[in-house]
Amino acid sequence: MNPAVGRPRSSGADEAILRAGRELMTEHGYAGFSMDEVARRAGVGRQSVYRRWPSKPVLVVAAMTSVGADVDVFADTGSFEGDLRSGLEAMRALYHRSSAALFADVYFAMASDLAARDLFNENHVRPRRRSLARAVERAIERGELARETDVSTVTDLVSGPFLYRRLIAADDLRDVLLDAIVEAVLLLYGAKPQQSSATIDRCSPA
Amino acid sequence: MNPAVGRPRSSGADEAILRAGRELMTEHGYAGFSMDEVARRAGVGRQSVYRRWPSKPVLVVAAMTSVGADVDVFADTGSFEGDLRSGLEAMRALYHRSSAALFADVYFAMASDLAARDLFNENHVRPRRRSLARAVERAIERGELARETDVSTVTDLVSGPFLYRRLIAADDLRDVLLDAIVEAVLLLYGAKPQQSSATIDRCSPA
DNA sequence: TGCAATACGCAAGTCTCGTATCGTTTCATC
DNA sequence: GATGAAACGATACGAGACTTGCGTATTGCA
Repeated sequence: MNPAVGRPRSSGADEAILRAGRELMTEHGYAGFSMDEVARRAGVGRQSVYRRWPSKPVLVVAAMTSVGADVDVFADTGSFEGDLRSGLEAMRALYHRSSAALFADVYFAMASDLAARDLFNENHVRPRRRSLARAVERAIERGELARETDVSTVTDLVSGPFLYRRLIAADDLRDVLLDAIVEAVLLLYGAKPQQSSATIDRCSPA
Repeated sequence: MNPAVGRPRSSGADEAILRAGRELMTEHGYAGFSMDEVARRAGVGRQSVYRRWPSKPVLVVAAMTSVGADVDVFADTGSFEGDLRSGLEAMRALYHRSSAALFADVYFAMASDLAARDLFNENHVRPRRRSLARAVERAIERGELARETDVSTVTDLVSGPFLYRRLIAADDLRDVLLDAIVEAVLLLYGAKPQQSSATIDRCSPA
């Protein structure tokens, strides 16, 4: 209960366990290692792992989301389309083919583990969602998007296809889909139906 | 090797096992039953289960996707928007709150099992994708969608947000998102936009 | 009628997850 | 110092997934 009472937790054990989890995930995938191996590699007892994280799914999510959680994915580039594109490119890089199986493992592991899902939301989804929300706010401020723009819907439209291609289609995100996402958001919520560069691009060569 | 050699597989055992799996899933959820129970309820030995399906995840996916795999989700309603809306409603109903935990379990079952993922794609994803592709073809035929409509992108835009809300947000599909999906697809690929400035309209005169 | 091949039920054995309990160690507080 | 609370490594445990091996049953073919 009282954190100031009793022996304090071994400093460094948290990070050692997370690192071991990350390494074993990249080396062997979710099913390819046991919690015992995590403990051994981290140099701690098995119980010290379970004292910190209640299950393998939660530990895996914690390990895979513990780095780079504070990045502003949809950073300010001057225009909403720029913010959106650079953010999507960053996500595309993160979900790149090399780590596809890895992220599939993480996503599916969350599905029925409520604690793992909450942690994933906290560490991964929320920062990105907030970053996108800020980009939308800036866009409304600039007059690029309508005031009624529904951030939640934009998030779903932007992130959903990503997830689908990575998990279900098990394929990279193609340029045509990335363009379609950007264009769809601009068409749905663009404040002024003026010619956005997204639509011009498709016509300009002609 | 040769299927005509040796004792043939017990006819009916396949279906009995799948039925038992389905029942136990709906009654107790993925973690709530053992393979032993599946075998007992189906009236077969445990090995007869593993002879047909290599793991519990694969069996569960097989059991949950073995019925209704041939439904034409995006059936012909007379218009593309109708097809799309009725299909989305059907998917929403399938993933509805009552069966949400069930499908979360199925996703979880796929977590560490590539074979289960492949089977899910084969039995669940592919038929829906094909159904949507047929609806798009009809729409192009009717002149509702542009000839260049990219079926793959439409699939991603339609199914992605669904998956995202189900897997990440663990929430129902809101009406506003469903409307946004329909509108986005129509804006992107609608062949004859009325007065709304759609992309195709600006490109087609060339 | 034999024989090879395969499926069958059954049971024993291995592996891993997650829990519980040991004696020990490290801290704050008395 | 002594004490109590909590973390530590180690280990035993129950449960369930999956494997392996046994003896038997059922088929096609020689």
